Amino acid sequence: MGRAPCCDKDNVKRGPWSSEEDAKLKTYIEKYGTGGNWIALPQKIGIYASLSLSLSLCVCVYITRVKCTGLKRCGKSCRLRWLNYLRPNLKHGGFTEEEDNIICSLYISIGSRWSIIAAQLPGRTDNDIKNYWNTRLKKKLLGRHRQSHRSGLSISVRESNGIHDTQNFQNLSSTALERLQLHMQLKTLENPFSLYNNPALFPKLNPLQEKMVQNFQYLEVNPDVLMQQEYCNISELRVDELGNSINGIPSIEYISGQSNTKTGIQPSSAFTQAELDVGLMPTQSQMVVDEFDCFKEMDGSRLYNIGWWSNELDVNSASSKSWDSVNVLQKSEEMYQNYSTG
DNA sequence: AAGGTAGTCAACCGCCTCAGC
DNA sequence: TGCTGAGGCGGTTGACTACCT
Repeated sequence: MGRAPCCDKDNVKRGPWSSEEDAKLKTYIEKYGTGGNWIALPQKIGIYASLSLSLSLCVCVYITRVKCTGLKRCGKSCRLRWLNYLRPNLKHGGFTEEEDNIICSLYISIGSRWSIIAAQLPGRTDNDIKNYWNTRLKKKLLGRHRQSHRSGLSISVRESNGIHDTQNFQNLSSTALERLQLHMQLKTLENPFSLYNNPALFPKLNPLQEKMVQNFQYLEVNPDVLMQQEYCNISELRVDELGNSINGIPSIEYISGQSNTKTGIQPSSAFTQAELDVGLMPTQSQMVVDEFDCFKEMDGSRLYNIGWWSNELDVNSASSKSWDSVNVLQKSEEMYQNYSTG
């Protein structure tokens, strides 16, 4: 015994809405509102139609024709049509970069809570966002990476996230896997060498590049070495053709080509063509970013808010009720802080 | 030109939550 | 406290279109 249907399915029309039906529903709701009862709405529209007929015998034929036939639609269908299509101030298509970022960020944070995500995007419906994600945004973000790592990613994700239990992994929903993949990509972008020990995810390097990455990892483990380095003239640091530091300290600038966020050391732009020809061009981080060039497509300015993107939340805490009354993005930030500090 | 395939999106389905009784 | 029904939600479907072979 299942639940009784909300309406008599044999006597309701299904499928695409006609412009007449749209007009009936829109006219009624704009005049009387929903009355707090969607299920009864089609009947109410029928009554309204009868009244309209008697009152408007001498009124325009079009209006009479539109109103006198009632609305043979399920209440749920009316609700959906109003919310997703007829409601004023709705936007259709043409998602902006900012909206893309918000959707991606929230999807990574809270998963497929489309109504919550839609609440952060005025004029957008959950259905619209869901369709946009499933048909475009997901492919934009995951498609290229899936192609390039189709064989090894699932294992890599498992290992990198400490998910060793096969059964548990298989039980992960597809959305959870997608979020894991996105999170992995973001981790890589924040620290390009974080996946170095994972051969399936890290690009193949030549011996020189291998050496440089190892140097970089050495610095990660021994930041005190880097602190001493701050008193050196960074522009004089160089590695030899095998990637060894000439003056005994690995050349961070040569490896990363970027400002080091811990020390504030700025990269030197004094590389010669010969140096670049030796092996590391473009820089490692650049290589990784280029591999995920979907991000370039997304924001044009590349990685401008990756930190904001990578909020990782406890999904269970994101019940629809708790998210409704607060600014979700702000909450994401707070929870990310908690997450970071353990 | 015709058939096949992929992409898009409106609409439906079924489950869950919650308020009212 | 349990039942009922409406609202709400996410997943899925199917019609339509565009593109490819």
